[in-house]
Amino acid sequence: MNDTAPKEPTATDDTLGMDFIRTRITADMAARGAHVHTRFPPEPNGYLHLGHAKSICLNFGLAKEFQGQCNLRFDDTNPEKEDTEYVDSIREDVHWLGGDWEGREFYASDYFEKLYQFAEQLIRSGHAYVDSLSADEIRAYRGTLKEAGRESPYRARSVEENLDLFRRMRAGEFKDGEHVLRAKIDMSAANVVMRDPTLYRIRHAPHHRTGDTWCVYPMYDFTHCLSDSLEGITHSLCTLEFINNRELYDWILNALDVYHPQQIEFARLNLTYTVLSKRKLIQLVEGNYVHGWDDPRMPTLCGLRRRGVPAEALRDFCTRIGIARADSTVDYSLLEFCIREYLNAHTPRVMSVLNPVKVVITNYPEGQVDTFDMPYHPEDPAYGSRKVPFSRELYIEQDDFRLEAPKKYHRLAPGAEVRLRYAYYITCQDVVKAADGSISEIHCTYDPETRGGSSPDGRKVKGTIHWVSAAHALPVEVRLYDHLFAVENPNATGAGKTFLDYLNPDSLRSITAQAEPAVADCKTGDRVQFERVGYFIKDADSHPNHTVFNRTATLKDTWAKVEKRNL
RNA sequence: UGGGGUGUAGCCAAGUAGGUAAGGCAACUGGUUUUGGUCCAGUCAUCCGAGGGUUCAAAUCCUUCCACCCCAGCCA
Repeated sequence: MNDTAPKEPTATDDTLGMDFIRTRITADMAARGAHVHTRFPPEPNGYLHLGHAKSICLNFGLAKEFQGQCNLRFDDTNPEKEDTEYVDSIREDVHWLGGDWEGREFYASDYFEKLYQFAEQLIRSGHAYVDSLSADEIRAYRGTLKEAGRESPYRARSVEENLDLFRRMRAGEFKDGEHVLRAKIDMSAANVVMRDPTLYRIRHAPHHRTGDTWCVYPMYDFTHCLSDSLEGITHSLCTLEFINNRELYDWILNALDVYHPQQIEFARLNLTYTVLSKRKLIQLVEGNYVHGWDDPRMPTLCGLRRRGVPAEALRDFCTRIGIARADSTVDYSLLEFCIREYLNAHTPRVMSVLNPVKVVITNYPEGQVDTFDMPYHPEDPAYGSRKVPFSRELYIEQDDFRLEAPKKYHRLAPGAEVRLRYAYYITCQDVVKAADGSISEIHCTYDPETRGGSSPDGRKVKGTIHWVSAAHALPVEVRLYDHLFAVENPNATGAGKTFLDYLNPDSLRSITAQAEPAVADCKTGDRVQFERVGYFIKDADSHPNHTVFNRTATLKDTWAKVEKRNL
């Protein structure tokens, strides 16, 4: 069995454009016809986030592409941090993202007895010993990065004594920390991981699955390679920080002479304007900087789901970011692109005015109501249409009117004509101001000849704006989300600051919008595009008489960019 | 000289048995358009962290140097 990963295989015509992992798997399959069996191995001590999405898409994606399998395995070897609450959420999130483990749901804790037997085997072959140094002493004996460590005085214990001690550890004869089981490797190894790593520790704590059956628990390094081996994993993919652990992964499997999977490391995901570390996400939740793990601003899968991000968009994102070994920070704009790309093709359009200002059509009869049939999707007739009422008083977006139009502005302004989407051309004749100087009403006339939004004389209007009939409008709460952090890299802390100092104070703004009546038909979880505004999803906070929408993403706004540039 | 990993455009990322820099996002130009959305066409690295060398030819080979990341949990 190979101890270390083979040299990167050279690319062939078959592997052109593939990432290094797919290239390697392709080579492995050509060489030994091996099937592919991967696993996604989260520790159930927190909620899954975008970083996990990368791993899920990689592991399950590989299995699908190479006609193999991917297991879901909970790495639950630390009873004090883990809980079933997390396994439930992880199961849900993986499934939502499209990962199908086909019933192969495993737990490291299922292997506790086997792992224990492997540990005894290691003791018998002289590869492991019980150490009775304290944690502090062990640390001191380990040496430093530049200086070799020293051997523990207990390192030379006989096999019999080690076996006896280890069995008594299991039997509960000792308190936490009294002894540990260590691999007997090399205290002067340059790779610190190899300086007699701890394999088992005593922990008198109930485990969320095994209860109080055990009081000794195996460490990650001992558990992971053997779990992979027991499950017949072919390619064990993990993030780069585990690369130093690979030597130990290989050492244990060799020492036990069991089936030997290959560990392959890739760079973890970083995204601008957010944080992707479990530790920081916990702080955000526990410090009440957000409203829980599924706050739509969180980069957690449940947060993104509630935000309205489709699983398809996330999968697309994961394939677009690629897999490599270089540290990288992906632009948030790529995620937004993936979201818009999917939503543009899959979301019905509807009109809603976020910041309303009243328009009165002075030449439109009072009390009259006209009804327009509008397509739900301009490019896809399959979405059908809905009826939209039109009347004398409307709401339009404050942004769509200027007393003084800047150049290139082709929306409503005194004397200007615009098209009300799918309805009529209107021309602004007058503006009524309130006592404080703000605009209270815009008076317009409409051209009856332009019903439907085009004129028989063929004259063109540059602007088309959305609108809602005031009398028929449905008030809805709209939650506008923005980046959680105000800076691209909140992790780059300096001068006594923490990432919390970079929180964006405007990451959530709640407003009341006026929506067209058809919006009342939306059910929780339904996605819509508010035309010219963005994509939204109806939130679970909605009640029968109170509708809440979360903004998933804005539409691209070229005009805003142009106007900003001209300032 | 602890060990390991990585450096290709603003951000990702192919290309590495040497043959003259894919693709995507962003940005920018123009066209279409009853969403300033979408869509379409186009522009965007004389250069691959830096220097030196080998060669007819180097991002790819050799060499020196620089920068960044990871490792001293009885966490994973």
